[in-house]
Amino acid sequence: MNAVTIRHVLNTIAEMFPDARCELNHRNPFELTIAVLLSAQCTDETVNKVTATLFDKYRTPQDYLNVPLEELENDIRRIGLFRNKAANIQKLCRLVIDKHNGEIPRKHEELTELPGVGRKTANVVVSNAFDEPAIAVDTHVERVSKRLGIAKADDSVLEVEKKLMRKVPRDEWTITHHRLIFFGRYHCKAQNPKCDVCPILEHCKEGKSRMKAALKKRSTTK
DNA sequence: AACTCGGGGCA
DNA sequence: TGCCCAGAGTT
Repeated sequence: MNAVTIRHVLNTIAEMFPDARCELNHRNPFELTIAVLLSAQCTDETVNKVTATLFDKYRTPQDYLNVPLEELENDIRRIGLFRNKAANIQKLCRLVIDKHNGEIPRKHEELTELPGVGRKTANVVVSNAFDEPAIAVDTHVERVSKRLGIAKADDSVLEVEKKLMRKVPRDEWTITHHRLIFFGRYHCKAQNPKCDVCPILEHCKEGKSRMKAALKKRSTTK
């Protein structure tokens, strides 16, 4: 896909989701980091239900260390992978207090040293809390990029990120990340993507083949 | 590269 | 019921 086509595709997606943004509830970098860590493999909606009360009880890194692990587990029990996440949160808080003076670090390398914080989480934190341009590649961004042909099907997550960064102006990385996520979550879904009403179908290799397959199936079953 | 963690959402 | 999901860590 050439540069002009990518520009057109991204502009169209931008028109489809003009309000795309981070949907996690948070008031500061620390709360955002906790929220993103909790969001692995579950929706932001679920995370927000939990953090709505969680962030009243736990306001500082020390607050998370002042309770037994079992209590923290119980407080986030409605979220998947809660045992891993609870343990990671306490280790993370210990590290933030001991090595970073109680503040979430701003540097990407320091963020990924925190337990439970990988490349994707770190990118979300630097872009949403510290205004540093980043494209966090989650399942939505990866799937959409590969379907559209911006990345290849067998590209690693890191390769997808590199290609997006190369093909999108730096000052649009963060907003593009959010737009691709909305596009993937509400339109170009993993199951039953809305190819039949997709405004960029003509630029989508997988979408066109999907439509062709659907058409063939309809004619044979008739 | 494959596996595990895991409750919630959705068909 | 069964399947997948705004991932990260380990093997």
